[in-house]
Formats: sequence, structure tokens, C-alpha cells
Amino acid sequence: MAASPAAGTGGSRREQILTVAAQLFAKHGFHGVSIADLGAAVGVSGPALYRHFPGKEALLAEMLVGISEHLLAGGQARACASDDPREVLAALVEFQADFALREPELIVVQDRDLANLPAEARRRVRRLQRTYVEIWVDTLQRVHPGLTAESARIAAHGAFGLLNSTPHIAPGPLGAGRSEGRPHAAAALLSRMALAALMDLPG
Amino acid sequence: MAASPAAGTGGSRREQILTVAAQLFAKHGFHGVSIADLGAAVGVSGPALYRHFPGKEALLAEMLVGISEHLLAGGQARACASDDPREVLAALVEFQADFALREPELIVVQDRDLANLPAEARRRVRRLQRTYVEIWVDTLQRVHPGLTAESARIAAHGAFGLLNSTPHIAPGPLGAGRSEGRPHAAAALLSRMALAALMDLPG
DNA sequence: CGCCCCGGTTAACGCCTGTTAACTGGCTCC
DNA sequence: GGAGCCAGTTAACAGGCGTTAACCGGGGCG
Repeated sequence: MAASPAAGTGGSRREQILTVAAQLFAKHGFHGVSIADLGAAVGVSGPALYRHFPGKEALLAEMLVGISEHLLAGGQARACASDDPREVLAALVEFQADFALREPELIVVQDRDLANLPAEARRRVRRLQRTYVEIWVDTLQRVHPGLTAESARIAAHGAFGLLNSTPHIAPGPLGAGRSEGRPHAAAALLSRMALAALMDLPG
Repeated sequence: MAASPAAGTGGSRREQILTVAAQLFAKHGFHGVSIADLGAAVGVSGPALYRHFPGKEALLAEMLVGISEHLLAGGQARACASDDPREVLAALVEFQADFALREPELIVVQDRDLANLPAEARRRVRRLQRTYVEIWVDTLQRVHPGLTAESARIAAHGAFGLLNSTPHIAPGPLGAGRSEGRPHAAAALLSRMALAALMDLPG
């Protein structure tokens, strides 16, 4: 009735589609993946996807809005967790690094296919992203009192670029393994770099 | 005869097409721009482009190969310009920052639409990129003797992500103006961040 | 038992796109 | 002044795409 079927798996088909779509979109781009491809990848064929999503763009919208909301929520949680802006900054960096390393496909799709969203969803994602960036800007300005907001914004975007470089790492000894247990060496390295860059700012 | 027509303008139509294509591809993605759109944007209509390029993919190929060659050439020049690895590193950072700030569309297209290249061109671009990265890796290892090649590669990609974040900067006081004369404050800020990150590496 | 909705199928439609064909005005060069 | 190429044009084609329509098996429930 009100509850989704198979609550234990959490509406598995929908989530399976979103997961697979993220991988395919990351590899071939939104327009490079057809509905038929997507269906084939989850084991059904073609128009079956319309039983779960009203259209291809809606699927992308749900994916990108979900990412933005997740990042914003995580950012807000870290921002409220401490009064020391340096601690907050370190937590933000670690959070972003962890996400970027765990979900590189989402990182790729988010900034590559934003333009393919329908206008309304695009505005929504942009707003969420802006709010997330403002958390970083505020924190940076509290760490560096003389820093202008413009400079802080550039620095924040730079840090994102640094931390989100994970998709460019060829799978190898350091970056390898989706194993979530132990701390990744790559995440540690990138976090360290980001903190060094962000602590050295003028002001 | 052997010389291209209008050597003074350097085959202006071809270059105009490439420039406009870069802007459109950066905004809408390779598959999001039709040949007709492209023609309209340069003032001709549709199939006229086939007088200058054998096809849409070939156009993209020429663009991406050109970028990779330009970056590699610039990188090799900086690498040979000094014996002090720190000076080389600083020069590499400045070179990349300058390019990223001057040609943000090319930055976007290069890593977003690599997958849309025909196989042969893609391999060629990948090879050029790998060679460019190796310059950075070598330089980093000379600055930090204990650094492994894997770590250096991750650090290099991270630095690229940081420096290439320029397309995400909303046009504003710091990032504004294609005016090439005075040094951009944004470029200086990003270069400083990148150097701080790269000098702090372990090893 | 029979109803009905959920999630799937295949067939078909219409649009858009890359590409080719056929044709044409103008500029250069002999 | 005519030949020929260069850079355009419009018309047409074939293929692929997102989307819709029509149909159907199966499991839960009254």
C-alpha cells in the first residue's frame, strides 16, 4: 500500500537503476547512454524503466538532487559539530574526500551533466550546491579573518577540484579497492594536500 | 597550392569553427550540440562544416589532440628550463594555471568528452596526457625523494583538479575579464594553493 | 475464486541527427 | 575570358533516440 514493496531492500529496482545509471552516465555521458542500454544493464529491456521513472531526465534529476542533498546535509552536520573553525575545515575536507573516493561516478556525473537537467531541477541543484559552498566559504573566512568572500569561494572550488580528482586516478595499489574498511591512502594524501592548500591562504 | 589559403589569418574559418565548437561543447556537451547548431553559431548553416572537417568526431579529435600537444610542449619546455626541481615545479604550476584560466572551455571539453573520441584519437590523446603527467611525476619525485610514483601521480592529478577548477568560478571581480594583460588574482591564488599542496607531500 | 495492480513485454511513432548528393556563385589563374 | 576549385546552399536519407500504446503473467487480497 503506502509502503514500497520489499522494504528490506529499500525499493531495490529503483536504486539498482540509479546505481547502474550513475556508472553508465559517468562512462559515456548522459546523451551517450540510451534508455535501451540502461535497461539492458539492469537486466530488463527498454521501456520497462518508465514503470519506475517518468523519463530519462527525471532519472538524472533524482540522481543529482540526491547527491547535492547528501553533500549539503553532511556539510551542515560537520559545520555544527565544532566551534573551532580549523576542526570544521578538517572535517569538511575529510567528508568530501571520503565521498569523492567512495562515489567517483557520482562526482563525474554531477559536474558533467548538470546542463542536461530540466530547468527546474537544475535550479534546485544549483541552490543546494551554492549553499554547500557557502559553508566552506564561511569556515574559510573564520580561519582566515582577512580573506575576502570571493577569494574564499575560489579556494573552495579549488579544493573541490583537488579532492574530486579521484575519478582520474587509474585503479592501482593506492587508489584500488572499493573496500570501505581501512582508510584509503589516496584519501589521506588528497586530504592532506587540500588542508595544506587551504591553510596557506592569504589574509 | 601547398600553402593554405589566407596564411595571414591562418585559415580563419577552421579556427573559428574550432573556437566556437569549444565554447558550445563546453556548455552543452559534445552530444548536446548538433552540426546545425554549430554551423549556425559560426554564421553558416549545417553541412557547410564538411568543407572543413570530415565529420563531427574529427573536429573533436583535432581539438583535443591540439590541447594535449600544447600542454605537453609547454610542460617539456618548463621541465628543461632549469635544474632546480622546485623552480621547475613552480613553472609547471604557473603554466597550467595560466592555461586553465585563459581557456576554461578547453579544460572542460578535454576531460568531459574524451570518451566521445574515435578510438585511435583517444589513444593518442591518452598517450600525450600520460607523458605530460609523467613530467609532473618526475619533478615531484625529484623534489620529494621518498615519494612513490603512485603517490606522485595522485598528487599531480589532484593539482590538475585544483588548477583546472577555473571553469567553476562564477564570473566576478577576481576571476573576471579575459583581459590578458595584468596577472589574474585568481591564477595567483590557485597557483599558491597548488604549490602549498605539492610542497607539503610526504617523503 | 476472481479482481486488479505491479512490473514487465513487443510494436510502433515521431523527431532529431550525422551525413551525403546535387547544385551554385565567386575568385584565381592561365 | 573561360576553367576550375573553394565554400557555400537546400533537399533527401538512414539510423537512432525517447516516448507511448497495447498487451499480459502473477501474486496479494476481499
